Order: sequence, then structure tokens, then C-alpha cells
Amino acid sequence: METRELRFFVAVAQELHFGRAAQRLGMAQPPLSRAISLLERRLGTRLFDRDSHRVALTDAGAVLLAEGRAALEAVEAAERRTRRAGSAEPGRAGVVLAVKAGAASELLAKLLHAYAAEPGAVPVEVFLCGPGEQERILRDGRADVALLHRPFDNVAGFDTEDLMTEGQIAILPAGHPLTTRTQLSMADVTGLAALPMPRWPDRDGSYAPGPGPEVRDHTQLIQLITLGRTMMVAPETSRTQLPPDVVAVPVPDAHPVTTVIAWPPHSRSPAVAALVRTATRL
Amino acid sequence: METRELRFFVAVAQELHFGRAAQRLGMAQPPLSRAISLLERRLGTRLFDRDSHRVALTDAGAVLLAEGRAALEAVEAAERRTRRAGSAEPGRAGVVLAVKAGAASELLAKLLHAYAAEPGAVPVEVFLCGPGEQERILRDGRADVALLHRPFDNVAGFDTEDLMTEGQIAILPAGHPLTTRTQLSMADVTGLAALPMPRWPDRDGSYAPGPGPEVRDHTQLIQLITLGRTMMVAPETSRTQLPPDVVAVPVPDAHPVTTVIAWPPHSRSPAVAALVRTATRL
DNA sequence: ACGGTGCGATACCGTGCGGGTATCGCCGTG
DNA sequence: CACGGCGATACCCGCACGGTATCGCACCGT
Repeated sequence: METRELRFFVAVAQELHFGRAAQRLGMAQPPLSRAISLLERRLGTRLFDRDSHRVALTDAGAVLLAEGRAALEAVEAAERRTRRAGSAEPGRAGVVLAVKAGAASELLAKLLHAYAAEPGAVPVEVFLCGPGEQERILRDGRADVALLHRPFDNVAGFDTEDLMTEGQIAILPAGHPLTTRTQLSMADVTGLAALPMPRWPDRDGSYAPGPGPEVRDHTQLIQLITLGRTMMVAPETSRTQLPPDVVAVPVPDAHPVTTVIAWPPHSRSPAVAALVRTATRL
Repeated sequence: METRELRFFVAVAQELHFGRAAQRLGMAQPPLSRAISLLERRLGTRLFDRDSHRVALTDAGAVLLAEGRAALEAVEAAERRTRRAGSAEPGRAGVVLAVKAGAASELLAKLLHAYAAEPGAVPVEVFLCGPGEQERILRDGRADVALLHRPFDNVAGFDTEDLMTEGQIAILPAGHPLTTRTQLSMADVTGLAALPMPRWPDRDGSYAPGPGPEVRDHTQLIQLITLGRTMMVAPETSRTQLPPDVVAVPVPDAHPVTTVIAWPPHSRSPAVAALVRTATRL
């Protein structure tokens, strides 16, 4: 199976419409139809149930959609990582480390400092990204290694080492009634009609419906908290980056957050290995 | 990047010889040379350092070899799983479970029995394979889920759930001096010149050099033990399948063996999920 | 009931790319 | 120094892939 065919298939499977899929692929509809039915013939299986007015995935099609997406990502990751490895002087190829902007900054600083002192250390480019984006960045090859946060980030398919575990705190606007408490429970902070939790964008950039404000990054969120529009529950160490006009209150029963260092399991990079070794020794 | 190009590249990277690689690919050498240099141009990077008498991987080439192999495996897995999903009647697609022949037989029986009793259970095909082969079978899509044994099998890249942990026993020919002992240490059993550990085939079917006999499956191995030619260290539960003319002695300091159920992290199969759920509840 | 419309399938055509053969250029070797 | 082995280059050919035109079908509205 060629990646071209897989891309065709995935486009049709997403659109469930040959015409629109063809448009998205920048081609005409007939060759797309032909390519799909040729693929079906080669696989010995229908991938779509289609009459002239509806297109639906078969069971086999659903399998190919899940598996094929993963495969396409692997191919693209291979391409990106090769490009990156090639655009560096030989023997000194850097690594890209993906971290959530504003998270684990102290740990990150210690890690970078300790790693730089290692013999044979290589330049580390830090790729700052939005919440939950590290996973995608690491999967698609834009990064070689990442700091993720369980249980928020999905670490499936990566090798990981735990680095630290911490409790969470609620971050509230100054003067809010709850700020007088010395600690809160999750029941206290979820479902506050006056202070709904913010909504982060999905992978495709869209927002799920809900009462909270739509946010895109941390500064935006902090600003909305100071304005008394929302609140958040975050790991304890984020306390160090808060402005003076918000208040942090521990939430002992919130799920503890574990910061892990993650890398693709087939990584053969000595630099990634050294970075991981350094991280686990902190 | 197309999988065709990747296959070309991997062939050359393995052979480090354009002529032989072309032969293996069933094509002539010139188009292969052209394809590789076109790929290099598209990636903006040399993949091989080559003069007229030597071909060697560049750093970028090494990256592409590791990443590209994983990507090709993902594509082939997608293809196999789709074929399998398509060759079953709709809604009743079976699952393939890979297990090492002769291992965890009691656990396996309990699992199959318990799963069959679940509502919505689906036929489970058991794929019996040689030691360490499960990983490959699961990675390349011939199986959907597998029972693996840490620390022997490499579970990197899979999601896993631990099922059981057990100690190991040494399996010796009856009458051997060590069989009088009530327990042994690893130091006792490794490096016995008279009873060298057997050698299992590599993934490519070849054997590493060493003193032990070359074995291919369990019955062969057991027979060699009864003949007094070798011995083995195996999980405790394998005791139930031993013939009467061998002796098992506990080895408390051997690394404990954990049987895990493993599946590809992107699996969307409800049947696999149900099987895993059943397994963890045993 | 019937023409309209939207969509996938089919028919047919041109071209560019992938593969083949012949040959060159380079270098290590007896 | 002639030879042989190997990768690169030159050139040619066939076909597979993509485009346009059109068909067939099913669901509409009137």
C-alpha cells in the first residue's frame, strides 16, 4: 500500500463524500473514485458502503482509518526527523524537546542545565506548545522528546520515565469567597456557575460547547482569572508563575499530576537517551 | 514520501550496496540509484556517503532507517488488519491473540473461558508463536493483542496491563547434581560448562555464536534437557507442562517474570478492549 | 408522474514518471 | 597498467495516474 492511497482513503473517510475529498486533495473526483476502488480490490475488501447518495465506512474501513492514520503519522514523523537530522552539521545534530508553555519551568531549567553539563551534550531546542499539543508534536516528528503530564496527556505509544508527582491548586481571582479557605475539594470548584472552567481548543482548533470562556494560552487564561471570569486547577509548581492579583488554594483531592519525559519507542538517538538519563537523575 | 521510496531506501541501507539492494528489490540498479538521489533531493539531505567503492549511512540516513522501518511496519500492519477485518462477516470480526507456545497456558485457558462468557464476545483466534515472536506478530498486524513476558519481551510502543508476576525455576535433567538442592541462585546455573544454556534463533532466523545447543521450540528444548545436554530457567507456571524425567528447582534470585497483555495503542477495537478488561479481572 | 439535481461510476485520452538497457567515470587491485 | 567492480548518467519506452466528458441512479420539488 502506498502512502498516496492511504491519504486518499483517509480524506474520503473523513469527508464521507468523494467530491469534497477530491477537492481537498486538489484533484478531480473520478481518479479518486478509481483509486479507492482499486485499493478495495487490492485489499480484497469493501472500505465504504456507498450508493449514489450516502457514503459510510465499513468495519474494515474503520480499521483502516485508525491504523492508516497512525501509519501516515509514522511516515511523516520519519520524514520530519530525517530532514532535521540532515540540516545539522554531522555528529552534532540537536534534539527538539517539546514542553507545555509555562509548565514545569523549574524542572525544565534544572534539566537543561544538568544536561548541558554532560559530556557530549548536544544543543537542545525547546519547542513550547499549548496544553496537550506536545503529544502531537512528538508523534508527528517535530520533536524528539517531550515533557508530558499524566493523566492529562495521552502517553500511549511512547516510552516514558516518571520525573515528579505533585498535587494541584485552584487558581482564583483575588477577593473571591473561596480564597478565604485554606483548602478546597474538587466538589467546591467544579460547577461554579459564577466561575466556570475555561475551555481549551481541540486538536482541530474548535471548541467544545460549554459555559466557560474559550482560551488559547496561559496569559489569556491568567488575565481572565484576574478579571473574575474563570478559574483553573493546575499543578502546584505553576504557583511560581502567578501574578500577585490571583490566589492559589490547595485542592488535595484533585488527581495528582505526574510529569514524565516521553520519547518514541524506536528512537535510536544517543542524545535523547542522555537527556532521559539526566532527567531521571535530577 | 511514498512507501515505495522507503522500501528502496531500507533495502539499500541494509545491504549498503546498490547492486545487491536492486537485486533484492527485483529491479535494475540504475533506477534504484535515481530513486535514492531523488529522495535525497526531496528531503534536502544526503542519506548515504558513497564513492565508487563504499556506501555508508549518514546521520540523517541512520535516523531514516530507524524511523522508516517503524513507519513501514505501521503501514503493513494497517494493511494486514484491514484485510483481516474485511474477510469476516460484518459485526463479527474475530480477534487474533498472540501467545508464546507453551507459556501461561493456565492463564490463557482462564482468559479464553472468561472472555467467551462475556456478552458480545467474538471469536478469538490464538496465534501460537516461538519465544519473543509475539512482539513482531503484534507489531506487523498479524495479531491484535498478545500476551508478553517482561522483562524478556520488548513492550515499547504498546499499551499493556500487568496480569501476573511469578518467580523462575531451573529445569534440569533428572540426576544432575544440582537437582539435590532445594533452591539455586543464578550464579549456580549460568556458565555451567557441562550444561550450557540453549540458544534461540534471532528475528532473522540466525543463531548467535555460543556453546549451547541451537533450539527452535519447546519440545526440542525439553528433549535436550532430558538428554542431559542443556538446562533452562523458566517461569514457575511452566512446571505444569514438564515431563516426569526432568527436575525443577526454584531460583529465587532470578528476575521475576510478569505476564502482560499488550495491544497497539491506537487500537479502536471493542473486542480487544473487552478482552483486556476480562484479563485484568481474572 | 416527470424533469431537475447531486453524486458516484465509467469511458476515454494525454502525459509524466518509473523502470529498463547501454555506457561512462572512478578507484582499488593484481 | 589493464582489469574489474560499482555507482552515476544518458536515453528510451510503457503504463499508471490524473484530467474531461458523460452516464446511471436515486431522491427531490411541483
